[in-house]
Amino acid sequence: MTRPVFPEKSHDHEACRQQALETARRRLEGTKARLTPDRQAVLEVLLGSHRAQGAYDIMEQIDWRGRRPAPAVIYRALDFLVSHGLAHKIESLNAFMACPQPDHAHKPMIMICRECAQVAEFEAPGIGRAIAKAARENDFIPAETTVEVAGLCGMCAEKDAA
Amino acid sequence: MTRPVFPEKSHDHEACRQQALETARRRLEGTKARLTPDRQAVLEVLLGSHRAQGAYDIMEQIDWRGRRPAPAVIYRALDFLVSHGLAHKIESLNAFMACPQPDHAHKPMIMICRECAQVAEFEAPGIGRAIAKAARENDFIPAETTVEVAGLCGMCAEKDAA
DNA sequence: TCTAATATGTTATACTATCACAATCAAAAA
DNA sequence: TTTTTGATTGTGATAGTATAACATATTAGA
Repeated sequence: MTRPVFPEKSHDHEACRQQALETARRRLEGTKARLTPDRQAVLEVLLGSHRAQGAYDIMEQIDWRGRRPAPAVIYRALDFLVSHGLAHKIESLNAFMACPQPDHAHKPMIMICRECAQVAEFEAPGIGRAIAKAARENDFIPAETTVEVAGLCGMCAEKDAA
Repeated sequence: MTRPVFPEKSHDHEACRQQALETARRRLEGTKARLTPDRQAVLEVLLGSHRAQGAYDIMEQIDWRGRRPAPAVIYRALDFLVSHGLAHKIESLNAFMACPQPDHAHKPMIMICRECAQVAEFEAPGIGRAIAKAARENDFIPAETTVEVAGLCGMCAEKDAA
């Protein structure tokens, strides 16, 4: 394990957040896609924690300066972020997380800690390939795969053991 | 592929449905769990098609004989069916399917045809183990894994090719 | 400048899901 | 048989998730 996928207690979250935002910005550079104020506001809320957040939670955390935006505003921003690989939807929670490493478009596997509610992604290309192969062997042409694992993150497991 | 997981055009659905219902009944035999009328009604609706169905869809398909049940009734029945392995929740659709082979408790991988909306489950124990292993290598203790694959079933793929 | 595409504002509505509490029923204990 | 206990159902209220539809505004490029 080179880089822990769940943040360590000591991790500098402000740096983590700034870096992700910067990477996101760079990722859109040269494309037609624009990180408009609404979209950036949503992304920043997502980057504010390592928990998955629902659309209405996100809405409440944004300072709308008097405006009273409809849910559609949030969902549109989320659609944009997800389709550009800057955020992921967690299907089993009906909630969203920022992609911590939006270097490339990907659909990672997700781990969800049932105790602290933090989420983390991990890559395991072999597994994706194995799933696609198994699907094809069942006479199915796979297009998109969702893998989500619920359980206990290392820190919570330690805490529980104590 | 011994048994096609998506039903063939010719498949005798009434037999398919009866058999699944019978197996379900047998599966509860000897346990304290009861397949009450409401629960059976919900299961029968699910068995009525190979598509995933939402709770409110299910509600509308049941003949309530004048009663006007609240959603909670359906959700309670669904909880029962899912927790006894007689049905599965499809997270990426927020909908439910009957388990066609409720021989044993399991959490299978799900394939979802984007064209005909049919769903099918398949078993691939090796993949589940690989996912659990990968999670553990990322300092995570897995408890429950969700795998859902969206794509095209064989029949729809053939139709599209033509 | 004009235009086409993209993004936003807004209202309304649909769909998914749970809570809380009372009433009822069924099986096991007394 | 009666009592008790736990499981199940009835019901109203409410919370949470998501999209449709259409008007308006902004932006980038021709």
